Amino acid sequence: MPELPEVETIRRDLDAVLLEQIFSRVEIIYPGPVRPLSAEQFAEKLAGKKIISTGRRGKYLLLNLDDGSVIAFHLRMTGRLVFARQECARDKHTHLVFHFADGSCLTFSDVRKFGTIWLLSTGGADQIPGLSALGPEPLSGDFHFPYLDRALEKRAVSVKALLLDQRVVAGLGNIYADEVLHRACIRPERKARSLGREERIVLFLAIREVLEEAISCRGTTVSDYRDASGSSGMFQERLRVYGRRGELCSRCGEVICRSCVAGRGTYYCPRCQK
DNA sequence: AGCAGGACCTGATGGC
DNA sequence: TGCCATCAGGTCCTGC
Repeated sequence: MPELPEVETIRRDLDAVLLEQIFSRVEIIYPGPVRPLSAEQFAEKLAGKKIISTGRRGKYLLLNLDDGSVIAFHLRMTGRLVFARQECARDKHTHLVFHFADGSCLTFSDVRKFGTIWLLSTGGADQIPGLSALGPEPLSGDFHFPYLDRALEKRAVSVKALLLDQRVVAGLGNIYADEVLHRACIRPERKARSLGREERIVLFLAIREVLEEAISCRGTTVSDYRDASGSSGMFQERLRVYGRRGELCSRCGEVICRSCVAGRGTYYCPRCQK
């Protein structure tokens, strides 16, 4: 599942190859992901436009174009963006192929067809409810301890549900929420408001540490995620709890459990996560 | 308002 | 072997 570290990895890869690229043609195999225009209009509008910079907000990947418009991608669970210098590999799940003037191309594929692509006019981020409502970037200065401290206050939801709420902090998904809570020694089902001050501080630090480490490992590949050149990430080797039911906790040796919190499969250590 | 749960989608997996 | 049910999860939507 592409979460913040995976999207950031793709963004960095694409930044190295897409700047100054000019769209020559957009090939539409399946128009479902395109919003708000029809896929045909989307393709027409892009022709001749140049990519001037890349960006990311939470799990949204952004390509900024020379006329001020922006292409926003959300890969959801199984979306992929893969760049190729010449002929792009494609399969039955390839929905769009962006062709550039120099002969290179970018394919968008998505097994589950949940991924979405928007073309936004200048200042059009508010056309996407989820994007305009995003909370602070966890690795930016906007995300600081007093902010998280306030966000946890009075909230009756589980701390895991709070971490998954993109309005609170942008970019955490199921895998990193579990990893953050393990690092912070906090049970996922604990109510957010029940955390003591020390726990809140540790949680704040854990969010940044886990995300930074995962970015440095180029993300986590559990099954579907690939970077912009089609390669797997490496952070799956460093996961402490996610997907490790029945294995032993690396910190205390207890058997890792799986339960359901916030409607999601949730992995935790029943001994050292309090 | 805040919160919980279902819908969306398809491939992998497991039971019989 | 084949068929069917279940599960995976990010976001949006509905309803309590």
